[in-house]
Amino acid sequence: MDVKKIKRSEDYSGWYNNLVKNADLAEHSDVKGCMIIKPYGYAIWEKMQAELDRRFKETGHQNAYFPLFIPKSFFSKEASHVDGFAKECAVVTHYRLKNDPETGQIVVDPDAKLEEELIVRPTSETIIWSTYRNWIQSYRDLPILINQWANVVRWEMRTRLFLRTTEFLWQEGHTAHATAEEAIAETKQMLEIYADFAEKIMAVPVIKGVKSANERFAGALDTFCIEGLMQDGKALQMGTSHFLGQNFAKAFDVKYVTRENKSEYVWATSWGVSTRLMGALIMSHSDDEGLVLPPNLAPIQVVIIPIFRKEGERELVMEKADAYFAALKKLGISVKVDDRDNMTPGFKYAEYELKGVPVRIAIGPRDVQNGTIEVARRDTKEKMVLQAADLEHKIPHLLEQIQQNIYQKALDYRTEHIHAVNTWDEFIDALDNKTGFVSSHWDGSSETEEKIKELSKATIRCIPLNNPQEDGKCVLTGNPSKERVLFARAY
RNA sequence: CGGGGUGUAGCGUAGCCUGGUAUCGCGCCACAUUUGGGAUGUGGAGGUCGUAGGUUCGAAUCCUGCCACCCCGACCA
Repeated sequence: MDVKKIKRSEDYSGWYNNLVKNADLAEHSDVKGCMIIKPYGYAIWEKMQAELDRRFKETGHQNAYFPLFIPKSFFSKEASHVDGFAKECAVVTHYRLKNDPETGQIVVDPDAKLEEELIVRPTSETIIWSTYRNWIQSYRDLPILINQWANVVRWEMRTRLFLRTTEFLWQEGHTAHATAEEAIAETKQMLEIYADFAEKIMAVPVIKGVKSANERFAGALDTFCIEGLMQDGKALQMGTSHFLGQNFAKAFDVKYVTRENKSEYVWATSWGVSTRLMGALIMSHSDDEGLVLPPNLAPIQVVIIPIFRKEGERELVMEKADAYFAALKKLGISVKVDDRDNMTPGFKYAEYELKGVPVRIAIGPRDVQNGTIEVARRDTKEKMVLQAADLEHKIPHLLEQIQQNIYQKALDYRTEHIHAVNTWDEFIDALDNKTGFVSSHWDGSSETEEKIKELSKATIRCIPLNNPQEDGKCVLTGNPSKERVLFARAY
């Protein structure tokens, strides 16, 4: 495998792109800005989906599916929503092609123009709230707790595999509630689920917070988010949960009758995470050897590599390999025996390191004789010789350790990269030289936030939840401030 | 969309300035020897040189348009 090697420390985005391709996660398609998620990458996404889906269902949500197309007029019903998305919508104007008799080419049939254009969904609030109108009459119909797994399209100017693609996969939850309190509780509950998933499953520490007005979702009263910190010191928004107030209920005239027989608008939330999480996963743990996957998401958790020279050895070794395979599989571990005989063990080691398989077990004739196995962990590259008899209790434990270790490593990195600053010089110095989050006072105005963005390219990632209150002065204007917020340069 | 760069076999590339039908490595196929950290030998297959035009006896090479990707901006829940 003669792949181009790009060092993480020298060219982070080159390294990232290279890794996505070399580890067989995804590739560019023939369509501008759109990617093909390859089987190995999709397997990781499926594991993410399964974990999230289980958590959604445990908290009472059901899956449903709404159309890909949204009538154009729906978008204009909620003013800030259309402002937020208008510039990046794909529009369907015709429904038929025909053969041009003059050129012999396939052309759009001008006679097949749609009365009303259809928008390819960039998000589904409008079509869903238009539907909820018919579903909700009484307080007895509430809450409605629905999630959909879908693809959406946002016509971004510049794309990057997984992080920002024109079409991407995601889930979007859309809930309807009788009271604001209940909707807010839902918004926060989903934020907690995202944070828990990111930390426990992805092993990516996140900061929970609320967005400033500038960064808020188009149509929301409050946007909560989880923010991760990537290895190059840039922040990545990994998930959002919005309290939509009654904006969409009013726009789509969704009312319910209370127990007291009064008519009220419904309260709404929406929340989502996307295939961008794949980007977060890659950029949180991986190194120059390739991907590093947390055991909880690795499609292959343990790979067994048999080593043999002669035919007689092959049988002996394979017999053990198969036995270990069966033993681990019985424990619910995802395990694979790589018995390809046209490549050397060294080649396979490198390949599974590239693919981020957490644990590698090698068995050769020597091991068979000694009753041992050679175990290598991907995260530390540490190798050890274990008694084969210990396999069944040591390997599950090792997988847990690896999961813990890569989380801790990412957490340590983040802790080292949150810099509290009090002056503008310190602010710029932290961004340029230390990288990561900058915790500083801000006077709370959108104008100041804009100005800071202009001067430093940093945006407010969030105002952390349970943020300690302290008096201070805005790092730019010197105006009084009650709390610090987190700034960073972000993806 | 602006500035810069790139596009040659599955991958990575040489050739381009100075036009004459494409180089090398990896991978692939066959056989043999191999296999405890990216094996070796021998033989073989694989190319509309991103794309569409133009100049020319002749274009990967020169000219023009277009497309895609990368980097920096602008843009971006």
